[in-house]
Amino acid sequence: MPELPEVQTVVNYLQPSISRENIQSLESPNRYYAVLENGSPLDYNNFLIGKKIKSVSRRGKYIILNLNSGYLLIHLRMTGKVLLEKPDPENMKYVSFQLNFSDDSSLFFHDVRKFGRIYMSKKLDWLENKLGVEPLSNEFTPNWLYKHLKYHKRMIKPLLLDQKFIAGLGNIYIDESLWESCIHPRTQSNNISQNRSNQLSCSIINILRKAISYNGTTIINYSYGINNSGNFSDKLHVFGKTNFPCPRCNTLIVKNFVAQRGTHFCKKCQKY
DNA sequence: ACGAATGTTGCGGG
DNA sequence: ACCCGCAACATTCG
Repeated sequence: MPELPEVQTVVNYLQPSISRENIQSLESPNRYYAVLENGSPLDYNNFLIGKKIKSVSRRGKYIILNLNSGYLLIHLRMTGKVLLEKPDPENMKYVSFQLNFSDDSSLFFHDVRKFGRIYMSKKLDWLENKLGVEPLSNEFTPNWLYKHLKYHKRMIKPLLLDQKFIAGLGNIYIDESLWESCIHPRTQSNNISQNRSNQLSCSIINILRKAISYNGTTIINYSYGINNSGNFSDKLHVFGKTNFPCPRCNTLIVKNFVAQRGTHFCKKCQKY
């Protein structure tokens, strides 16, 4: 269930290996056509056949296949995986989208829970309009964060989950960032001091960078390619550590629900 | 055995 | 503006 580092890991996996030949055909092996977010199978055919993938990139949690004309986007949501090798027969029932290239290679979109979606579009303006700042871009500075925390009056965790605020953060990396910067997940954003805000921006950047360098976090079912797992799970301090001692003060980590999401934190380090 | 939880997002309602 | 509850879906866990 991928966040920015996991999506970046998938992009890094696809970029050197995905076919640059013509798209010859597409299909939905399990006939789950709802995977096509904005058009009918015929629309996707008309848009894709004969086009080539030039490069692969990322914006927020979206994978962007840059075509010679237009874009094909993939959002993995909870359990989506992009594979360049054909899955086992028993796994084909989870493949809701398949692209076939003229060099006989294919791309498979495997998605157990079927929340993932494929988008086609000529331009990316709609994406820019729905996503906020990239946390690993030059635009995301300590001053940017402090200014925008002041501008909103929301609990910090739901604010950070909002993709229109910062694009790419999810439950794991938010819990980790708030722990590292000693901020309680329910703190009102406009009440966070400049000092804490600076620490938070620093934590977000460092944690995301480090997680990418470890190929992301594999807890239950995230992997990239057929079966490569990320190794950042060993580096987690609070996520999934309920009743384990806080690495900073030894107080037991608690799990509460904030914004309907399981939220892990240290009651002593992260004062409300 | 069955209800609850799972790393995501979008909607409607107050 | 912001928060909440719930929906999409399948599998695993207690």
